[in-house]
Amino acid sequence: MDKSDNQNVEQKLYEFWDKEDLFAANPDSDKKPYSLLMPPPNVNGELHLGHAMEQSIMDALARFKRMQGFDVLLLPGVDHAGILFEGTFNKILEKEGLSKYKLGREEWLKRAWQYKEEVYNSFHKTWTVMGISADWSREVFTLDPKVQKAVLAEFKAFWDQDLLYKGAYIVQWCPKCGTAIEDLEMEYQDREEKLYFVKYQIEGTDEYVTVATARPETIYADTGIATYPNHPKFSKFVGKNAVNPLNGNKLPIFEDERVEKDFGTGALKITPGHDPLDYEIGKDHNLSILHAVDKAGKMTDLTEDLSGLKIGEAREKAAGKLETAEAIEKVEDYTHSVPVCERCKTTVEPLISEEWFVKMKPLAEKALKHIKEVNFLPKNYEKILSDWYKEIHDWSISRSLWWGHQIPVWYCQECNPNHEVGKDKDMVIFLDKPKEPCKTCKGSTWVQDEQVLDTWFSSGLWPMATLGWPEETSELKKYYPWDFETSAPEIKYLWISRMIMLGLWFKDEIPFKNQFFHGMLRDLQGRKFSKSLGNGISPYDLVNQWGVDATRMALYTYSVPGRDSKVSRQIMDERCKNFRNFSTKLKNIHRFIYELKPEDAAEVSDYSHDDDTEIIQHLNGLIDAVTKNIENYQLHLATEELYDFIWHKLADSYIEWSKKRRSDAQPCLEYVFETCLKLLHPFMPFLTEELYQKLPEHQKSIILAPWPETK
RNA sequence: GGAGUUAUAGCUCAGUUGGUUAGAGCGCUUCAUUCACAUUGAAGAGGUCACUGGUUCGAGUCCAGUUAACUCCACCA
Repeated sequence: MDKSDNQNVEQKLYEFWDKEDLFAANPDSDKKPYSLLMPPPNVNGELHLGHAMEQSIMDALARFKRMQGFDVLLLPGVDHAGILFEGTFNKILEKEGLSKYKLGREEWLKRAWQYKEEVYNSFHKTWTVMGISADWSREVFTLDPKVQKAVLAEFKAFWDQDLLYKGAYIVQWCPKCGTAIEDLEMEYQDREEKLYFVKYQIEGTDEYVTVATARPETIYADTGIATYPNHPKFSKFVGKNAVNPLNGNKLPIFEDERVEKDFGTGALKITPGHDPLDYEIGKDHNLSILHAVDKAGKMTDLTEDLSGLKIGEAREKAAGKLETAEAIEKVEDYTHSVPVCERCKTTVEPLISEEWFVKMKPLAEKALKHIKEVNFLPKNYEKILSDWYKEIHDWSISRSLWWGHQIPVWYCQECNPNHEVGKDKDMVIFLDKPKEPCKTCKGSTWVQDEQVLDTWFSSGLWPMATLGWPEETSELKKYYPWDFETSAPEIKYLWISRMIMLGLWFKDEIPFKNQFFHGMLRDLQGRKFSKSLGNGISPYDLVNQWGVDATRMALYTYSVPGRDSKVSRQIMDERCKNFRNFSTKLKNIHRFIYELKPEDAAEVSDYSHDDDTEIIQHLNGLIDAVTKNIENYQLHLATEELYDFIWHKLADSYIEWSKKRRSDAQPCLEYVFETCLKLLHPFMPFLTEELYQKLPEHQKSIILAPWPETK
């Protein structure tokens, strides 16, 4: 049989399972529920090896629990991945000479949904190929009306509970993506830059205060100078004004303990419009806010002849001007890390922008109280998340994007043209455009808030929204909280922590009982797989070359909770090849037992021969070990036990012994083999089903076979 | 700056609550070959379990420290 035949067989088996509805959960059944929530992959690019591992883990558990007689719900879905999708999609448009602004919101969204369908189809292909036994009738996309309803309920509840506010704050702004991003969406790059020591003359004197800055172009937006308390050189200037060397503005000099004594000169120029710390200090000292850089990353009119320049250029020119004005004391080489946008690697600009926020403290406190109810694997994530909850800060939830849940707030354009927000202001939280006129001015021009919600604002509801919350559905009653959830550790704060907080807040119950953090697959240098590095390994290639079952088995060897693994294509090939050989071994065992069955084979046996006793004793040990290891989510141990037993104990030893008493051993051979197929099914679904259906007596599908018990 | 993880055979990794000669796969060496299976079988070489100290009758496993690598968080005037 060549590869394509194999794939044919697998495809047919999958279609058979699907047609027979063997993956469907049934809320009305009397069986005990076991629910697994698939982490929705981002609708962006293709599924990689990490996804394949993650989904193989969930699928093994689902298949295991089904055979144990549970009503299993393995619920699949896809995340719209706001900023990530929009970035990717805009890049595609760029190649066609288009842009979101050329297309306009409506047309852009139309095309975005088309592209989403393409990605969606490729996801489905991968899931089918991998044999994922999810209940497809319940699949959810995070922009579905179902989720939209949940998001609306969430937003409205936060508003009613006074946890939501909107205002101008300093945010981390990505000029390329054109949106505010969260701290969690930034990363840092080391850059070699210059540190300029700039002299600010004290008004009416020849004296000056020196300040170190890496961003001289923002000097235009300075509105004060702060020194640390009791500065030996500068404290005598406190209360006086310094003169801005670039535009002559008067800058009050004051003390603030947030200025560090040993950094720079001990004095800090305060630029509230372009630095988070300065913003805080400025606010406390009532400084005004000026803008030298706009949201496109260009210099504003405030910077006079630098206006319109990009930041890099402006920096050099500003430095030149300072030089000319003899305001530079010295320049040092300076290596520091610069925040960049995680998605597009553009330098992030702290800017003032109008954004929505959620007050997180009460949610975090509740999460902290109940986090012990979640069983984390590995255990120490309970502490890691607890520490994060203890230092929670407000959640900036608005994004200036088009791809996402548009903020469900409507403003009366006539009496509230600036879209102000407050209990007294006219705004409406409704999914649809309000039909009735504005209460205040009777106007009827309603405008919806232009921004969309942070992706995690909807993903955080995933455990509930997928089951129909805020409706009290029978699904929600039966399957919440989820028995099992898994994810990569890198989204523990972005996603896992939010699901816990939101689940507790809205449902008063933790969202999942077991949270499994699988390790990250990395390249041999320990780097993450990424498109830009081009070091990814396609699960497709492995499946094509070695078969699904072999690829899945290889992945289980890396499914140790919390352990990262270094792999290369070569290493994966070796591993897969090994399990491909194992598949062949299994087929040959089947051939030996059934196709070459002697005509005088015994029908029954009392298993009293020493060889039989021994193999059955080992088999009992295997059943216990595999069951226990799956129940403890130690899939790497379960598969290792199976491999060792089948290859070495069954094939190399027992079958060899049995040749001396072939006919007599037949019943025992059959019993042991059939048991192995069942034990192996969660991991190698296709081959086990194929061989199972060739057994003389069998159920419609191995999926319906009961999980083996010891004899 | 804070936190976490890792260090075991040439390579990639296991090693459950501390308990006899430390395991797997690949790779390597030698041998077998009309045997269900060469996508095979048998035998073998290869490790002072990073280092130092401690607890213990007993430590790869627990504790402290050192070194190295990685990850996350915070910050960087």
